[in-house]
Amino acid sequence: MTSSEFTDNRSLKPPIRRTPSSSSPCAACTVRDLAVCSVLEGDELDQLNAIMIDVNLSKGDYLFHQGDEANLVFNIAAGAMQLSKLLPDGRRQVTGFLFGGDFLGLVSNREYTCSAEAITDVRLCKFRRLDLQNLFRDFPKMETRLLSMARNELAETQDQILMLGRKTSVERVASFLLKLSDRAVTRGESGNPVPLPMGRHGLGDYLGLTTESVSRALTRLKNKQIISDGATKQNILILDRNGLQELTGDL
Amino acid sequence: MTSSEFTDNRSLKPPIRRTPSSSSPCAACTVRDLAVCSVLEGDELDQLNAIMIDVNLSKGDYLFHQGDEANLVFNIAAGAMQLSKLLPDGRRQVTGFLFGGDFLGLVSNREYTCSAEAITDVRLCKFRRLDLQNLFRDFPKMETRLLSMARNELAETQDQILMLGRKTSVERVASFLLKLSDRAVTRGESGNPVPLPMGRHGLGDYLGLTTESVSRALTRLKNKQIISDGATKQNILILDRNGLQELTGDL
DNA sequence: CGTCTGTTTGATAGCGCTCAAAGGGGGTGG
DNA sequence: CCACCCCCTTTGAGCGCTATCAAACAGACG
Repeated sequence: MTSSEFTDNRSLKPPIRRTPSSSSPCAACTVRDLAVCSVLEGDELDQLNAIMIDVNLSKGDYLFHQGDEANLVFNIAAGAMQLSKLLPDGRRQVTGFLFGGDFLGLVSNREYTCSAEAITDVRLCKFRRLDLQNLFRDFPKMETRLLSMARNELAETQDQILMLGRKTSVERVASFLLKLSDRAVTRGESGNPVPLPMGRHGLGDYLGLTTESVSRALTRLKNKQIISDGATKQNILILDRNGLQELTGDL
Repeated sequence: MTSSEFTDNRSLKPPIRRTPSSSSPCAACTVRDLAVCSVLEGDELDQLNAIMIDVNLSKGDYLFHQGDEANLVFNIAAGAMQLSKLLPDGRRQVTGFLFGGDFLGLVSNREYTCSAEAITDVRLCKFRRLDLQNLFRDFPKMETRLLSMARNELAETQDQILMLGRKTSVERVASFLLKLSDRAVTRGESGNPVPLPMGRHGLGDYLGLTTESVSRALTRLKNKQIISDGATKQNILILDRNGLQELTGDL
C-alpha cells in the first residue's frame, strides 16, 4: 500500500487528462482518474479491458434489484444512478447516488443489498466479479485502491447517518446541495448551478423526507435568497454559499 | 483474493478455538477468528505481534476524538466501544457500536471522523498506521481481509441508513435488539438475554431518538409481552422473537 | 391544445421532542 | 448494614416538525 492511498481523496482535484499510452478504450476515459482503474497503466489497462463489457442504460432502467445474485460489478463511466432499499410495505430509502468514476457492487457479497436504477442515461463498464477477482491477484494495487474507495464511501455514509439521525429538513437539503455541488466540482464541472439529476421523490427518499417536505425546504431556502431556480428544476443556483453552509448545521 | 473473502460473513459461526501454533499472545486471543488477524498464522502472527501494543481502557475513557490526527488504528480484543459524531450545537449521532474482533480506524484517512468512547472496560491491540501499512506489503491477504470487513461494515451502515430514514421508533428499537442479539451470538454468546452495554442515551443517539422515546418504545414492547427486563437494565430478555421480527418493519 | 407526470402549496393530524417530575438502582459514607 | 445521594431511566403533559391528504400548478410530450 502506497502512502498516498492512505490520504484523503474526498477532495480530489478535477481529473487530469493523460496522454493515451495504450490503444484500449480506457485510455480515453474521462473519469478514469476517479475510478479503480486509476492505478493501472498501459499493458495493465489492456488486461482490464479484456474482461470488460460496455453497457448502456436509459434513464429509468434498473441495472439490478435488491436480492439478485451479485455476480457482476460495475464502474460508472458516465451518467448518474440511484441505489435504494425497499421495506416490504413500500417505504423506500435511497442509500446513495453514484456518478462517473464510482464503483458499483463494492458492498455486495452473495446478493445485491439494494437496487440500482439509472436516473439519467448511463454508460458503464461491466465485469464478472470472478474475472476482476483474478485480476486482483495480478495487481494487488487494485485491491488497495478499492479499499481506499471503500474507506471514502464509509466516511460519506457516516455523514449521511448523522444527517438522517439528527438534522432538520432544511439542514438536510442544505447539506445535500453542497455535497452535490462539491461532487460536481470533483468531476470537473462548475458545481453552480448544482445539477440535480434525481427527482424530488428520489431526493426525499435519500434525505428521509417526503417530496412535499423537500419542496417546502427548497422554498424556504429560496425565500431566504440563498438559492434560486436554475434554468430547469434539475438545476439549482446557489446565490449565497456561506449562508447555505451555515444552514447545514455543520457550522 | 481468495473466493471465501467474497462470501458473506455477516452470519459468522461462533469462533473456533485454535491450537496455539505460536508463542505470541495472539495465539490465545478469543476473537482472532473475527478480526483482521484471522488470515495470519504462526510466524506471521509473530510479525503482527511485534508492531502491536496492548491498550486497556476503563469504561468512559475516550480513545480518540473527532478531528484528532489518525496515526493509530486498533483492533478490539474485548469490551464494547461507541463511535459518535457531534454537531457544533451539541446534537450527537452515535454511528456505531464496536465489540471484540472489530477493527477501529478503518474509515479514517488523515484525521478521525468520529470519537471513540469505551462503554465497558476495553482491551485492544494498538498499531501505528504506518507499521500496519508496511505489513500489508508483505501480507496482501490482510488487505483482502480488511476489504472484506469494510464491505460488511458498509452493508451494516446501509441498514442503519434505512432505519434512520424510514423506520418508526418501535421499529428502530426492535431492529436494534435483534441486531445486537445476533452480534452476541456471533461472538459465541447466547444472544438472549440481549446485552445492552450502552445506556439509553447512547442508544437514543444511535437510533436517532431521544432517551425518552427509546424508553417509551421499550415500554410498548414490554406491554406487548415481546420483551421483558433482564436481571438488570443492561439486559433485555426476548420473549417472542418472531413478534419482535415482525415489528422491525423488515418483515 | 389536452394529457400526463412531477412539483408546489395548503390544511390537518400524528409521531416523536421538549420540559418537568417521579421512580429506581448502585455506590459511598456514616 | 443501612441511609442517603446521584445518576439514569421511566412516566406524564403539551408542543412542533414533518407526514398525510388534497388540490392547484407547471412543464414535457404527443
